[in-house]
Amino acid sequence: MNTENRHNIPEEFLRPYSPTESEPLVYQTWETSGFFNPDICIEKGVTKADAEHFSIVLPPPNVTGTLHTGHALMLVIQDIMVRYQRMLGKKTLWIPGTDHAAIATQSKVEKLLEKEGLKKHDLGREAFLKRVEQFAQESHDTIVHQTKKMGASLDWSREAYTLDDKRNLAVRTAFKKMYDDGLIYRGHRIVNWDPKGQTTISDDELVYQEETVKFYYFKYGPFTIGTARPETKFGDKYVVMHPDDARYAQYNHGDKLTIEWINGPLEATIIKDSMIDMEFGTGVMTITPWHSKEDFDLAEKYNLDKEQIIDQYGKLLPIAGEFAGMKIKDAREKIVEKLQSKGLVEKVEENYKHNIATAERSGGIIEPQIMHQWFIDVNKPIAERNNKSLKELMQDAVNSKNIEIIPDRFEKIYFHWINNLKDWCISRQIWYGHQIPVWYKGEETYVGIEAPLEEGWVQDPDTLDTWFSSGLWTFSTLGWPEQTTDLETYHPTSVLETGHDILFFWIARMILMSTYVLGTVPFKTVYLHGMVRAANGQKMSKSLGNAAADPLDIIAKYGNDALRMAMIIGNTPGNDLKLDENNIRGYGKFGNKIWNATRFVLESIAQADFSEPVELDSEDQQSMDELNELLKVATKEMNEFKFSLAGDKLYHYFWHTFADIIIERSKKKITEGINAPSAQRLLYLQHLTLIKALHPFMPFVTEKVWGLLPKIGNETNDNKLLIIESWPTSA
RNA sequence: GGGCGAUUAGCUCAGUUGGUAGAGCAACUCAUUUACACUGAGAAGGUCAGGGGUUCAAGUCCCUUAUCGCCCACCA
Repeated sequence: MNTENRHNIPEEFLRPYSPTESEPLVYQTWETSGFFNPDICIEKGVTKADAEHFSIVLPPPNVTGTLHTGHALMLVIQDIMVRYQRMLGKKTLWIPGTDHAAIATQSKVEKLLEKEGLKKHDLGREAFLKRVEQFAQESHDTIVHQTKKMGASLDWSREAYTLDDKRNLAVRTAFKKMYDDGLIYRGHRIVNWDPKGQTTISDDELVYQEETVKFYYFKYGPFTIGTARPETKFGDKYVVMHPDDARYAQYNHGDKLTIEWINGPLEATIIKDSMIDMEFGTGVMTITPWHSKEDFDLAEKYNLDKEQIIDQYGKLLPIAGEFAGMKIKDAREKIVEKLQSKGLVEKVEENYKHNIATAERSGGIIEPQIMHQWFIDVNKPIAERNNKSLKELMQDAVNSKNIEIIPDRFEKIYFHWINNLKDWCISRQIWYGHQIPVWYKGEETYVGIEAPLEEGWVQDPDTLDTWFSSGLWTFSTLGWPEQTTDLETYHPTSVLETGHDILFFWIARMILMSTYVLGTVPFKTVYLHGMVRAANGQKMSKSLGNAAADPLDIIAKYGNDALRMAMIIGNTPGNDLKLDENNIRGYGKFGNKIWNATRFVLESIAQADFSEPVELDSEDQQSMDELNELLKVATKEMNEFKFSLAGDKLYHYFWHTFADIIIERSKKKITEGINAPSAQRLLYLQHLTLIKALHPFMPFVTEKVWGLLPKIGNETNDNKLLIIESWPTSA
């Protein structure tokens, strides 16, 4: 090319592509264009008002700090879906938001206070909540900043928070409806009590840890019982054995006998039940219904007495006699000593391994307790829903194929979880969250969306499990309980994309809430991604010193487009992704490749005259056909959520066919004047098409390049942004 | 105890309804004021964890074993 042509080429092409320079400016252009908002797309004639819709609600990150590479992966996959669908001309909505995360956020702030030597009770509920809100606000701002850096084309005008006023109204409305339908009840039931966090938690928030302890065999009357927890045994007055156990055939269900126990004689009652495993230990056990779920169930079955042994702080109650007031851990050995002195210890096994339940957030050791709490009944038939229970509604949604889970192996896991589902304890004794919309006055209870007007009512101090409000997310973000246009237009949402680790916590609960409250599924497709790990397979974390823990560091180094490609190519749903910095660097080079190919195309066509139709010669036509064929396949793959395959194809075509073959061929044709107009037109067409098709994957560099392309004939839309161009199904 | 996933080139991973294996990075040879060295051309590298089966044909489907990882579960 001669120097005259160079004047037509923007000067910045003389330097390598700089993602760090371009990306913030490009994002700003998108944001000010308003095209993240489907209403504006319709207003400006980009999208047809009656177009099909495509909607995703962003899994709201917890306001507990900053985003990590796992969030980055989620943003990348969703942004690809959203950009693709927007280019298909659909009314495309992606709603951002953050999650107050109740326990997680509160315990984070409590830990910060601890460093200042303060406890939440020193501040009081109001001041403490202020503190949490301040922390949440700061986290929110960081998260939003990071999200924008990652190029997410979210409609920020619709941003929501799980604890803002609108979502609070949704929560109160849903609670009231469930209460009126008899699905929410308050009852004395066994719950997971966290003595450290001083709150109940759900089964899903338990983390089991293996512990090696001593296992004791005690003489209990004529029987020998085994236990790892002597400190719970004070009130054990039921002794259980299998009805078919020949060793104990002489005893009948209901027989009573007096036995000598820790603090003196006790009247024990024989219970025969097949829950007992005859093979385990001596085949006999005593039960502690107040502090064990299984024992509780048995006690319910036979209407047995239940006695509390341990209080909510983990201390022994007066029933323990001389041990009352002691902490469990301190009491254990002393109790064994006493039993020893009474000759009731038969043997002690060392190194007994068992799992203890701990609280996910506080780390406290869970002590099951019978408490007065609020529950959601998952088995009660619901008249409004054909007498199906919540459990059945959840099963039907997936069984009926109204919801498809990708990869489908998670469907099995989903059903297994539902089959084992028990009533959901939704009340939490923490301050940060949606306060339960129930008021008490003496013996009276009032449940309402608004507080009762009369004097003297006191609201329940407990708050709701954070997943209660998250469960409403697909429709609370669209304005429910108001019957908004958004709700009508965008619900059920198209896709729910998230990590497979919150299948139970969140996805199942959204299905529960939506099928119950609205009678529709919350989304049609669930796409589950895997966990992001460092190249060596370690979990990403700052404490482990993995270089790539902060996505913004990667972006600063290689650009967002490179990170996106590294996260998409070679990644498959449900499987873990080991993020390799070499990989990211490699795709960073691709950005520059696109940049330089653009420069070459611009230089090559600078003198071309496209005002008259140009016929492609047979060789060039064949190249065009090949590209069209590739696009056909890539489009199919995009529709099937196979982004890895589609992205890989486009990447390779651009580099190894367009750049290596077509560009090289065109050099010869143009300089030697062999069908030069055909070569120029092919360059132009292929480049244009590939830039469009690559846009969902590498939005920044493609948008940047698009802005520098000249307007030729009717091939480009005058200065329109690439983000709202049409996806090139065929060129 | 039950269930699931992984095992493919030195490393990290793809492989779309079965049709004699691919990418990135690394390593090798050559080219070099070229749109691009963030380059090009070429070569090399795999008995697809082991064993068995179905099939004209298996990385792909079935059975089984091993190793690693994950999830679920009340064994007192």
